[in-house]
Amino acid sequence: MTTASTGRRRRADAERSIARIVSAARECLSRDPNASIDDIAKAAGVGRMTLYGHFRNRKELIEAAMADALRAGEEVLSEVDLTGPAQEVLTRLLESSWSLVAESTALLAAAQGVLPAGRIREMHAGPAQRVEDLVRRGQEEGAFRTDMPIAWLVSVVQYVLHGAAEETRAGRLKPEETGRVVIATVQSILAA
Amino acid sequence: MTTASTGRRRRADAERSIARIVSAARECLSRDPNASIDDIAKAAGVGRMTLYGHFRNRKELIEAAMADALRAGEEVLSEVDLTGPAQEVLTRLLESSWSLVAESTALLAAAQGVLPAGRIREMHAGPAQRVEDLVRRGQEEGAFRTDMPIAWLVSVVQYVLHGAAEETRAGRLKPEETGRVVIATVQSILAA
DNA sequence: CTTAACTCGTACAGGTGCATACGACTTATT
DNA sequence: AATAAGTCGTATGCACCTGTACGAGTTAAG
Repeated sequence: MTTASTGRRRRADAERSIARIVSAARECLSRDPNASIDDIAKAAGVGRMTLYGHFRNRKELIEAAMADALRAGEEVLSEVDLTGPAQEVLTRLLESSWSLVAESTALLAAAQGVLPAGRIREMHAGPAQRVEDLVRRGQEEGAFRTDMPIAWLVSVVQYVLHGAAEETRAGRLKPEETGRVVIATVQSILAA
Repeated sequence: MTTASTGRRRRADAERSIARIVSAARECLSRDPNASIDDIAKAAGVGRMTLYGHFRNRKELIEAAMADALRAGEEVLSEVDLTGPAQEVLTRLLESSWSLVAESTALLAAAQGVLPAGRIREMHAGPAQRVEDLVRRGQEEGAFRTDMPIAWLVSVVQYVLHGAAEETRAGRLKPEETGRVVIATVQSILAA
């Protein structure tokens, strides 16, 4: 993103490096929010100096990784069929996005240590709005409960996903049953 | 714990220091899992060298803080009335322990970075067993669901508590409604 | 082919945190 | 009052991570 505003050209080669770095950042930070710049560069198969050539500091790198994860999320969400009862839409939505959200929790933790809270909320605005809209619609249909704050209903889904990812990683939940368990749990929480 | 096996006496003065250090460790690490030894010593109103006189290294200190938190947990749990339907027992149990568990999540995160996973599980064996027993009893009574692994049902409660603590700390959940929200959420998850 | 962009190693400076060593002062305990 | 235990400052060594500087080699793009 260094030579973005100059109007100058950017070599294809650099483009590839940036992509590999961002990808490696997402992977490393998802495993360990305290992963060092050096770890990430190594994982990207790139020298640390090359990384600094594209990202001035750790903060910029994490922001880019975050933005990339959110972009991937938006992409997945936009392909979900939103027609029909809220219950079913929710199931479809979870089926296609639970693993992505789950894997990004550690990345989010890394971001929280570096970026201001406002910036993070701002980046999440899109996806959060989508989920909130769905919950509200479910409430109006009488399918979802109304005895708790909407903000809580939205966040608790996040925490359940986080937990499922953690349990799966630790081997206490079989990968093939994680999806089913997540969906059943979330439905129980939201159901009226 | 340095002069534990020597059979020698320990001064009352040192006993007080140790208590203050462990208490400060719980408090600091609960706010920031990466709090430094120096931070903890300052919070305890004690020199860093005094701290090292009682705990050889960071790992030993964290283990002591963890043990203290769990001891407090055991104490609270042992006072809960276990008679009656599992539903009601669960409510009583959450009412008296949710805040404690919630506050200890960051401390747990600190421990996970230093202690082997096996040691942590071992320390949690007592409380975990208690909750698991209750869940199993609820299942036998027909009050709790049986379509998910018990281990998941037990852990998801933890994650909900963690989430509630986080949301409350961030000001997105009013402190006076946190208890109610937690209990309602957990009951929805466990109910058959 | 020429040039500018890119890669990447080495080196350095600044900061932080952990852990140990030494020594002097203070306080509980008998 | 005497002694051992405890407190605590200063200094030191080590390891790690961040970010910058310089410079030489490599490669894409015109």
